[in-house]
Amino acid sequence: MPELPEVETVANGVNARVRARRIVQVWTSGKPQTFKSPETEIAAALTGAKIESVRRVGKTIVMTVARDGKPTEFLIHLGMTGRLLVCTPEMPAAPHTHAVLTLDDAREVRFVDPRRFGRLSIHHPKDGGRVRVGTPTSQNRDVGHPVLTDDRHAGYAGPGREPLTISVEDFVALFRGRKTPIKAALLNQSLLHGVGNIYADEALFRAGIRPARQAARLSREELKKLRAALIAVLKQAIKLGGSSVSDYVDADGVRGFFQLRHKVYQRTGEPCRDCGTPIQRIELAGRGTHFCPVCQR
DNA sequence: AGGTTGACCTGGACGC
DNA sequence: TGCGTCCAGGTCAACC
Repeated sequence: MPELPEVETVANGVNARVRARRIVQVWTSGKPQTFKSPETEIAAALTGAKIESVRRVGKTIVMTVARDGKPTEFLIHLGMTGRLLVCTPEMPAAPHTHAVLTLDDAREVRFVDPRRFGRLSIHHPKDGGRVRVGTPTSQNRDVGHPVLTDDRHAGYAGPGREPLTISVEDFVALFRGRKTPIKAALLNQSLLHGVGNIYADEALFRAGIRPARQAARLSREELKKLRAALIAVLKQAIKLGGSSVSDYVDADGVRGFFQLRHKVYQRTGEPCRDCGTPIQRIELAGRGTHFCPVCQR
């Protein structure tokens, strides 16, 4: 299931393969649930447009296209089982293909999503400079697109903050007065972008914090540790191409490797890699939640 | 308003 | 073998 590292991997992979290409044809499946914008609007906005960049904002893939100098954003949310693949035309179409963008070199960008939790939509960026564009850093220089320094201004992104760039002060402030379990707060996209079930469990293990603890009752030191653990686990996962636990694959259909480093996620009953105690599973915020009863307090 | 729960989906795993 | 049941979870709407 795609979370921040998986979406980042897919977005960077697609960006490297299709940037500066022109879209010559758009096909959509007609499955209404998949399309948040009308399919006719998506086809009209993309046909004939040039792909400027593909990047990640939260768990959303943002493809910026331009026609007649006017930018439009194609938003792709992978949901649970969505894939965005760059294919040659002779590759057979996978079942549950919902959109195909044919490029000017005959290659195709295909959106495949068996469970149909994914969503496609068109966003027209507001003019007036509400989106602040930052300078490339060592981390994103290779990506080849401008960097949003504050994604809260991106319009579609919602109020949540980017976990990779949030300061200690802001991170601590997010959970002030929150009576909900810390795990539920980590999953709340209006607080933090991009954290899903896998990386919430893994970050809490690495920080030594029980998922059921009330967010507001965590000390400043614990939250500081949690922020560092979250950033570390997300960065390591990005490096390894994400976690392939469901049917997640990158832009070339290649699986990630971070699932081999999972310490608690879907390891119920298996020994903790640090202390040997069997990993426990409970349900929290309607999600399977995995933790070590000894290492996490 | 913050917090919680269920619906949306389908493939795969499991039990009988 | 085959059928039925359950489970996975990102997000949103509805409810408390």
